[in-house]
Amino acid sequence: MNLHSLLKEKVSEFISIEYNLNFSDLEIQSTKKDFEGDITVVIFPLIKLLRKPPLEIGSEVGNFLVKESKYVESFNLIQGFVNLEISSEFYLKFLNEASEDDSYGFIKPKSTSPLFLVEFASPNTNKPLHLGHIRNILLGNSISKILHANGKNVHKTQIINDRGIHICKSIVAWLQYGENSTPNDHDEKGDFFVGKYYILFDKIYKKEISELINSGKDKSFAEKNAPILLEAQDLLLKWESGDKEVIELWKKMNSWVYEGFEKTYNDLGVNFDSYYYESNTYLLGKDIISTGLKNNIFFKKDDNSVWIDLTEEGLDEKILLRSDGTSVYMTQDLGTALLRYKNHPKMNGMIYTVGNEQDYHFKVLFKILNKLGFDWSQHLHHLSYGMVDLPSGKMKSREGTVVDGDELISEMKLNATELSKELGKIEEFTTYEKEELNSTIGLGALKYFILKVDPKKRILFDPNESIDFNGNTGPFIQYAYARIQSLIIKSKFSLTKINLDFEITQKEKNILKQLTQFPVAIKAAGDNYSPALIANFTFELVKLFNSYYQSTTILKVNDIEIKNFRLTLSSKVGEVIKSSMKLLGVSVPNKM
RNA sequence: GGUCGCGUAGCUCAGCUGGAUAGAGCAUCUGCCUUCUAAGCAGACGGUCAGAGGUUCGAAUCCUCUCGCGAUCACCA
Repeated sequence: MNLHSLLKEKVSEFISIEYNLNFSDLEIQSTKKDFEGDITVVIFPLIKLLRKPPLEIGSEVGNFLVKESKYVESFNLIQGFVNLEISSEFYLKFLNEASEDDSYGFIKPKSTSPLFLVEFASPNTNKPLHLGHIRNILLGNSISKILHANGKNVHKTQIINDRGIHICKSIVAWLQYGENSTPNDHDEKGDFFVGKYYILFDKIYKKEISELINSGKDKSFAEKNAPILLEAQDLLLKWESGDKEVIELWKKMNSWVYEGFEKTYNDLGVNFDSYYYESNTYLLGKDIISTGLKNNIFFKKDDNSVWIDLTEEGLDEKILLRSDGTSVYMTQDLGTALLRYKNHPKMNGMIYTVGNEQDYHFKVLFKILNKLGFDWSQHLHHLSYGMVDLPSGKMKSREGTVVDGDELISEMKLNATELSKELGKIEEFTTYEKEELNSTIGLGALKYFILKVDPKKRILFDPNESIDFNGNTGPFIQYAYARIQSLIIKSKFSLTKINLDFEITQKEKNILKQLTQFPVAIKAAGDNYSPALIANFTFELVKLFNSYYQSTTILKVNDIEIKNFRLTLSSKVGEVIKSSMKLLGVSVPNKM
């Protein structure tokens, strides 16, 4: 039951009855704090239509609503704003109904509901995941959950860049300096192990360049002819020609990396339904090119390279096939998209979670798929997000100026551990419980920190300043949830329906008002692909609740009816907090 | 240079398709632990919404220009 749309209907009903006119573009909003009332109808847009002064229309609308809607008790009129007082009965009825609804706000997908593929993470296999990947993963994961909550079937997938010169670099360095060791020998995560050799490669490469330069060669010659680079290139050629030994080696090193990645995904509470590998897909897409050529969507230049002309769409010409007939990035992505469609014929659309540096690429990709006539191309979306920068500038893995994902995760857990020790509230917890809680809180802080900001905006992350646990943070919300849980445990009270004539306070009304907006928030988050909306919604709710909680005795009241109401309200707040944290992939503790 | 994005309090960010006196958190300062968990609550301080025009009853929000920051414009991925 959404009061806003209900009132909207009523007002347009009023206009059509009284003036015989159609008007749907009405503005309904929550009443600002400083004014009396709960919900406000803005009537400025009506002035022109009805040709009457605002005050006159306002009182007509107000009177009509009071008479016709049983939930509108009274109204006051300030300028062009009709502030409506909504009856307690409405909110109590809402609370009664919502308490019985375990999945309040969530729309359960059916097998016939639309299917969306969400692509995220999509790492390279030559180095560990860094903070940028973490943002990607958390965003993709959260938006998957949000789409699911909006009643869509969701399939989580990746495209893994597992081939190319960068992988060969790690392999060469390992062959030369790895002494046949494995991650297990060093008790290291596989992705770290391999990443180490990638960095080592770069070191040696630079050394060899300067040696060549010192022996009298010029710089560009040196850069192209350093022995270790030549070896990597040689390895790539062997890989492409299917050399058995090289392929085995490549498989072995990649498998180490995947093991490492899985561990990180696991730590983050993320999993995938399928994995696509570039080594399987990079040759795809050529068929599409020939179909497109036939249909004159693409054209061929004199040197045999294939292009698409998007100048009419305000974009450039874009190459799709090199003059030697090999495919480029775009060709692969076309191929992958089609492969996914083949694997999921019921697919209605795809969400690509990829950084904003590829905005242009995806614009072109979608345009091409559209021109090729796939109906699902209407529902392709590039979930573009800003980079995570450091105060020193961009993160660069080769230069070692990255915030490592795993390190950050364990650091967050450590900070949580120290803080909870300081607070001394969990001394009676078992070791296992302590670990569990510190991990929940540390990760909660990290996830919330990243998801609460608009995906479009870039994040400045200062490694020297640890992520906060106070204020608008994950732990703040987790804490509110934990308090509510202990409240419920202590009450030992079975909840019954609340009488509709029960008197509620303004604070209680405000909390209930916020609760009614939960489904709206989920929908908006899905439409905007922005988990930040959920985060901010929840923060508002918790603030309202904390203020109430602090000023109200919930357990120690004699009147059963009051106690019953307060507990019902609290537990519903708890449920909604839990639900919205679930949408962000943040878990909530029962006590902390 | 072309295209796209961003610019709101000292810092980090909200502000929905234009609506009332611009909102939080952090930091700083003041109160509140004998009272269901103080990872909390109540309050103070803090703003020329980058700048200039325009559209209108009304602009942080829409349009144009300028400035600043970033991304992108490869037969790289």
